[in-house]
This record gives sequence, C-alpha cells and structure tokens, in this order.
Amino acid sequence: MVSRALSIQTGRAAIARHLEILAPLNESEREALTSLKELVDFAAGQEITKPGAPLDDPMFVLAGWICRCSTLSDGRRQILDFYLPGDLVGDGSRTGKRAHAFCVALTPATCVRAGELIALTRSQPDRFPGLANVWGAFESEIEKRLIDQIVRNGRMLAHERLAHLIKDLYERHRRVGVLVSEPFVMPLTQEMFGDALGLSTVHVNRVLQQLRREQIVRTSLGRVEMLNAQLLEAAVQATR
Amino acid sequence: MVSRALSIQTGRAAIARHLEILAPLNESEREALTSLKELVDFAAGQEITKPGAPLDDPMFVLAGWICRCSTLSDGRRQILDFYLPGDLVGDGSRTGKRAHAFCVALTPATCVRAGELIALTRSQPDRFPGLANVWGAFESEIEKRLIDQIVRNGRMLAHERLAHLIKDLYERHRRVGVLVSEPFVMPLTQEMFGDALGLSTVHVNRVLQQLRREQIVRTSLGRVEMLNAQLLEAAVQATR
DNA sequence: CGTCAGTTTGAAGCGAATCAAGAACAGTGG
DNA sequence: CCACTGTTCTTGATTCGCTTCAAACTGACG
Repeated sequence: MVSRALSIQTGRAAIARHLEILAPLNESEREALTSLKELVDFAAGQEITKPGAPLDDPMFVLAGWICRCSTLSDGRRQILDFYLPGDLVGDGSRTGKRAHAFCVALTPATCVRAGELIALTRSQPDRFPGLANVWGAFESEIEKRLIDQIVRNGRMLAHERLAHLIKDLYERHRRVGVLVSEPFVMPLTQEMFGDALGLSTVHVNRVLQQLRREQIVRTSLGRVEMLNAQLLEAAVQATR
Repeated sequence: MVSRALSIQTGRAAIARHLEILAPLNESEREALTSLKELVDFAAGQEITKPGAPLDDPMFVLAGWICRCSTLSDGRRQILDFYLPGDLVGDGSRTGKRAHAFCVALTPATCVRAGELIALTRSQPDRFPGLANVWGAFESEIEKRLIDQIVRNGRMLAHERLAHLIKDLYERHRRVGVLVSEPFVMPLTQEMFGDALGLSTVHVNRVLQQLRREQIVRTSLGRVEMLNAQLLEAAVQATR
C-alpha cells in the first residue's frame, strides 16, 4: 500500500502533466494550479453522480479509479469509461449540462475540486491562454474514449477487447507519469472487466487465463497486473 | 420521391424546432437563422470528414442521412452515430477539436453551413442568449447518443438492439417534426444496421423477419419501415 | 437483358452465456 | 488464533446467440 500523502502528490503531478500534454502552460497558470486544494474522498463503490444531476462540481482525480456506468432495469450494467489520476470528472459547468450516467468510485478515491479554477481561467483567457482552452480538450478526450469503447465492444472479439482496454489504461497511466514501468496494476475485479467489455465474468476469467499463459498478465484477487507491454502491444496490433 | 426544394424546406423547419427544443429563441435569433444559406450537397457514400481533420466547418443537416463511423484495419466497420435532418454535424470549432472518426453520407444529403452563425452568436451572447448556449447542448446530445450506443451494443440482445435503435431514430425524427406519423422509413440497408449494432448482416436479416412477423416493421430493398410505434415501444420496454 | 447491390435461406460451427458447484482468499468477531 | 462470512475466482458441462460460408433469389438500373 502506498501512503495517502504520496499518492496525492503523484496525483498532483499527474494533473499537471495531463494539462501540459493538452496545452503548454505559462508560469501564472502553473501557479494557478496550486489553488487546487479542496480534497474530496470517496469510498469504494460510492456514487459520485447520478444521471440527470447538474454537472456543476467538476473535480480532478488525484488517486483511485472511478468509472461512469449505466444500468438497465433488469440489472445489466455497462461501464462506459474509466477516470484515472489526472483525469477531469463531472465537467459540464459552462453549458449547464446534466449527467447522462452514474459516476462511481471503483476503489477508494481522492479528488480535488476544480470548479473555481475552471471558472477563473475561462473568465480570463488572456492571463490563462493554455488553461482556458484545455477544458474543451478534456471533453474531446472523453468523446474519443467513448468512441473507442463502441468500436471495442461492437466489433472486437473477447481477447481483443481485453488487450485493447488494458493497453489503453496502461498508456493513459504512463503518459501522465503515474506509472514508470511494469508491472501495471489494475484494481479491477473480473466482473468490472466484464461490465466494461460487455462480457460475462466467467468469460473474462477464461480470456485472462489465456493472457496469463502468454505471460502478458498476472492476476490476483481483485486486481490484474500487466507484465509486458511489448507482448500486449502485439496482441493489440491484430486489431489496429 | 420528395422534391429537393420541399425536403430542404422541412429540413429548415427541423433545424428551427431542434433549436427551440434546446433553448427558447427570441425574434432576433429566429431572424439570424435565415442567414443559413450556403448549401452543401453530398452524394450517397461520400466522405464528409476524416479522422484527424479539424472540425472547422460545422453544418446542419437539411435532408438525407449521415453517419459517423470507425473502421479496423481488417475492414470491420462500426457505425457510431446517425445524423438526421435538424442535427448539427462536425462542430468543434470553438475548441479547435479534431474529428475522431469518419463522417459519411449514407444517402444523398444536403447540409447548410453553420460556422458563421455559431461564431456570431457566441461572440454576442447578449443578443443571442438562446443560440449562444445551444451549441453545447448539441454536444451533450451527441454524448448521450454515444452512451446509448455503448449500452445497446454492450448489454442488449440482437432484437433489443434493433428495437432500441429504431425507436431512437423514430423519436428523433418526430420531435423535430420531420415525421408526422407512421410508417417511418429508414433508408438503411441491413448491412448498415449490422455495422451500427455490431451484428452480421445475416443476423440482422433474421431479426428483421421476426419484427416483420410481429407487424412492427416492413422491409424493402435498401429500406426498413417502422409501422407501429406502440408495438415497437412494447418491444423496447423490456430493456428499459 | 445482363449486372450488381441487396436480401434471403440453410447448414455448420464457434464464441460466449449460463448454470452450478467448489476453491481461494481477506476481513470479521469471538 | 481460529471459525465464520462474503466476495472473488475457478472449473466443467451445457446451451444458445450469433457468425460464417455458400448459394440462390430479388429488384433496380443502365
């Protein structure tokens, strides 16, 4: 277990890197980031947003995994997207949008409120040229991931879906610097993988066994570890 | 066949109704809509946008059906979303977004450029209070449909997917006034349905036969007609 | 009248769901 | 420290939804 203080520190770094990837920041913008102070904690399984709720309290994820999901009346559940450290969750403040789905913490998670920073930088685009434009880029990223999810679940086989999703999660961690090297630990049960990929838990189990035999992953209770990015890449290539 | 002039006229009405649904418009805003003049025609199958292209030329659909789709390297295709008369396609101008997928005309289609209207109303939110905020609402609608698509293809059976999609398309036509009553004609081949729903053409055919036996649809070459909204509703209920 | 895209049909097979039962494990309280 | 509990994982047998393949059929169109 990593200490909470440490994981929050790497979370802050993840936010900064994520922002810098989307737009170069100047000094006053980097300074503005230090105004992100108001932490919010969520327990594993806790609901963060309901469908229909106003999206007026955007937050950055500092630590932990969060997902967006929908459910059908008979209980079938579909995970739509994952939010990782450095990601922005629940944004839509500008346009008065409302949530289209649930937002749930998959693990214990810590976030930091970003509403004020967003409002401030939007109102002064001259002082914050990078940050003022970055919020739209987050929305664009989210749309990209929804599209990936549609293609994955609509046109890929089970093992392709798993490899593709794991690779996506891995890359997202890497580029914001949360992860330095393998193994890459995903705190997801096989049921969560199934709900994300439109597969039954049992079948996820069987596909993971296959990936395990290929030395691509290792599994233990409530987690899957990706061991070898190159082998994973090869497994994904087939679908690109 | 409907005359082009007539279908463009109903297309203009569809745009107006769609906008009014999203935000009430004042007189100067209704007048601003008359500035939508520059028509663009697309042939069936014609590509409108490529992935990576800047989204700097947003257009309203006046007539015809357009879709967004992705393809894998081995040719598997996934339709992500449909754009119908009254819908806004290719928007992202504000944030300099780039397209994440192809945009293709499924039928001969006519659009009208909206870039200037969007820029104008954004720059003068006091004069155009409704329109200035409406563009974000379009993005929100698109996100909603992407989410529906994920849930449909991830967690529904073939006949549920078809019923759910048809109902969605029907409702969207109805609420913008393009459609007054049944039958509701969809100019889609069974292959297109398959590409949208993550099913093989053969299986789409079989499910359509079932819906035909239930008097819900009628089919002919290159089109599917929805005959009875109540029966369709009942078929969808199971999944809500 | 031939062509071609789209639809329809049947047979065979595969991928994944389902059902059911057991094993491994973490957390809990005695 | 250990029995108890509940969650997660694992396994085998069976079923089913859907795909694939191949071939024939239909209707629009030049």
